[in-house]
Amino acid sequence: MRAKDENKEILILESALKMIARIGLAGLKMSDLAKEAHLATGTLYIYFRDKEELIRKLYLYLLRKSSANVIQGILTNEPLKKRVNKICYNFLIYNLEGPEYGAFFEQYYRSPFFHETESVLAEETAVMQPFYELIIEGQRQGIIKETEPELLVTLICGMLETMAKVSFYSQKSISDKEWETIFSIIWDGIKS
Amino acid sequence: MRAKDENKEILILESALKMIARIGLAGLKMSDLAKEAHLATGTLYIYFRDKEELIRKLYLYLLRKSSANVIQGILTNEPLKKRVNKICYNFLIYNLEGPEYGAFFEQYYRSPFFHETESVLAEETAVMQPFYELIIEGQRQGIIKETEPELLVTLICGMLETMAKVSFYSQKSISDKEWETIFSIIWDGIKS
DNA sequence: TTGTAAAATGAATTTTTATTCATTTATATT
DNA sequence: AATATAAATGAATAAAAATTCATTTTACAA
Repeated sequence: MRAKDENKEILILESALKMIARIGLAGLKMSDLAKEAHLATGTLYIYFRDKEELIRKLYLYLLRKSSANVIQGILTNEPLKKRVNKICYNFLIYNLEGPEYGAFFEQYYRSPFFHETESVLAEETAVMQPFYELIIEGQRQGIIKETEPELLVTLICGMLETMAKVSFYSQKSISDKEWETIFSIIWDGIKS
Repeated sequence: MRAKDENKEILILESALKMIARIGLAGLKMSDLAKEAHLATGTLYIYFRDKEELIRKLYLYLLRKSSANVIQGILTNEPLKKRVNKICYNFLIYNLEGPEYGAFFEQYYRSPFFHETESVLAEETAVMQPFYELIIEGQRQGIIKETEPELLVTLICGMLETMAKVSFYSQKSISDKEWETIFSIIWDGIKS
């Protein structure tokens, strides 16, 4: 007997992610993916029914990963500003270690693989839930601008995603000093 | 005699843009594109050597279009804050009327069609040039934070692109009142 | 050890998609 | 109105990519 390897499934997904960031969903070929993962083409079809299932599973895999990352180390008893800082930082780091993540989502949402019929939508919004709640709490305390929380979260995430992208492509990492600046821009922007 | 139609070339490019925003570069088929543009498949090959040339020309077409839009109506004698507001607004409007634009660039840069060897890079940076210059002027006047202009422009564009995207998908337009809020967030963020 | 069931392989096949081209249609010029 | 020249057509063909499957390899159980 021989067991189907859970790690191999992840190896394939991570390889796919890497390739998609490089050559795009449009350029992803099963044969190239197999090469990247040091496997034969046919092997891919042992782990995934077809290309569509592979891409779909990659989506779910990344969604869960990001959800887990963003809320890491947020302590309820810290001051709000500190918690906002932390969640922003987590979001940035997550996007930094893989701007592939953002790139993938961007492409996935406008691809033949994505159909809204999926029951993933709940899981999707869940990823950002802790962020919303923090903003709302800040508004209740009168610390944060009384604008739609969605608007604020959207602006912040947009900024951070873009930051991560630029930092990645310019090969420059973001120092603590720079993070201070970035966060002050964010905070000055949203505080009331 | 019969003349090759300049408008038809643009019709094809605009159709491609629309389709790419919907189904992605990964999903774009020449036959579907022909249908969208109400043409026969073969006709596409009268205006473009092949798919690659079509996509490349779409890129250049959009680059020029955006460059022209962003600097529209900026008057040198107005106060700096007003000019920053104007350029941000132009950028937002441009991205609003077509979040397809952002979507296309995003996908193009990670596709088999994009090779850095192109001499387009100059044209590319030219698009954002007026933005940089405005920020630098603000820093000279001591009005704007003394951070790398690139960082600031990046943050702002990231925010605005994201805003445009969300506004588009939520089918909600951005009112003057809301623009005031958004711009105050931006301005409070970058002012020194 | 040895038998065996599942995983891995990659060439062969099928499917999809891009591209061509012989034919038809439209328009500018005479 | 007749002619010529280029655009438009879309079925036929070529090219590219996905998927299958007969065969080989691997790892576990007896």
